[in-house]
Amino acid sequence: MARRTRERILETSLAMFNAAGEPNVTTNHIADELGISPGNLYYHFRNKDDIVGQLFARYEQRMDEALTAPQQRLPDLEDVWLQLHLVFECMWDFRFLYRDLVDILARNRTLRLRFGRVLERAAGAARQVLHGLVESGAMRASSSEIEALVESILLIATFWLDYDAVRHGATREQPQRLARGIHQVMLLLAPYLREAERAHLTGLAGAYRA
Amino acid sequence: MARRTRERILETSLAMFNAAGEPNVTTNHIADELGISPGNLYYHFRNKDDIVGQLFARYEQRMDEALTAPQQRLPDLEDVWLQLHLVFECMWDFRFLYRDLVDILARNRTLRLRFGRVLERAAGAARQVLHGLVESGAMRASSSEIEALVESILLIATFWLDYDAVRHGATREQPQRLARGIHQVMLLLAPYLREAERAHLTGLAGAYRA
DNA sequence: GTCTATATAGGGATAGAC
DNA sequence: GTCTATCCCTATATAGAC
Repeated sequence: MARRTRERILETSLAMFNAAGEPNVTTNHIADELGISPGNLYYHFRNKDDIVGQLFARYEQRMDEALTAPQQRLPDLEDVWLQLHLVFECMWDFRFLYRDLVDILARNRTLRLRFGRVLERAAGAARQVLHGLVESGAMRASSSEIEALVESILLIATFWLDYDAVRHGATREQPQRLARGIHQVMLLLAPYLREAERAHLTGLAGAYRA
Repeated sequence: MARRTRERILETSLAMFNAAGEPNVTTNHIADELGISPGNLYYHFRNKDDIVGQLFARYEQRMDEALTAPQQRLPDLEDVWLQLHLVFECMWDFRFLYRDLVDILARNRTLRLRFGRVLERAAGAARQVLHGLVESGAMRASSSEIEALVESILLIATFWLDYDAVRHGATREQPQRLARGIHQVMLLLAPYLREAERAHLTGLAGAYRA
């Protein structure tokens, strides 16, 4: 039962962190929820940070996969949408990380560096896709415009869930929250798109009202 | 000395919250720093939330002033820059609020509502300014484009400090951090601007490199 | 592997003397 | 208004029995 318990602790921790925020979930809460003793939990993990660290490793791996551009060809808008979808679903599954991002990273130097690397990778992926869209003629933008876009995309993606929570509470359902975030990122590209793509994109706007 | 002590508690709390994050500063820390007893602190404030609430009231008032559009005429880009400057300086002075925004608002229903109203006001101000720019001919944008812009502006402004901290650490000096944030918001408008304004804006980009 | 029991520490908050 | 002393509670983490 060893691996199983360790695994259950990770799963339950993730669920509870996501639901209530990592700072508000104690090791005792987790043990209680699982019906095991706090001592048992500490048999499997050195401390709470260890649990967070293990979850972060999974997050990292998942995000790396989402950011790995498998395209052998130039990307189109559909590819962008798909990749954003993978990224946003990963962020959703590990949303506890984003909810208290500054605090969590401030308390853990290692996570700060690792998250910095994730952001770098994301910036690289975004840069590459945008240049691809320019190359294929789907969009027109200078290098400096692309750099500004990359920064805006990263920021909006990173904090979308927080923004949405603050602005609209927990009223919304998960699929719509993600869809709105993805749409919001896509809209950043709109003014740089060729007429056809632009019209198609703004046509979708109606589906994401308030 | 009554008013004076109360005032000093607020000032010191604000400084310590901003420096270390509100969740990491206890009432005992605050009392220690001031050289007063915890009991004294609790004579002046019901509890820690009370302190946060009082600080929030000041934040609210300051932000309200920054968002009040005093223009009797149509705004130009210079006006936008100035207003953003006022808003960002307010956010900086109360940055503890933004650092742990989700957590702070989750624990306090009243603050959640009040912050929601600040966001609404900000959205209204942004909307008004953007429509003004269109009206004066400085920019071309449809109503739905403006709505998307408003959302992006709010999100980027709200989380700029967090993003900057996560991405670049505390290495940067305050004026440059704010200037970069303001610039990042302005760049959202760039593709919608008339050539002259657009050139002027992108010309400034060099000043805000990395 | 798992439990019970407990050590240690710290935070929020109050009572009552001065 | 301010201090000292303290209560209560909760969190992290460990020791040692089973």
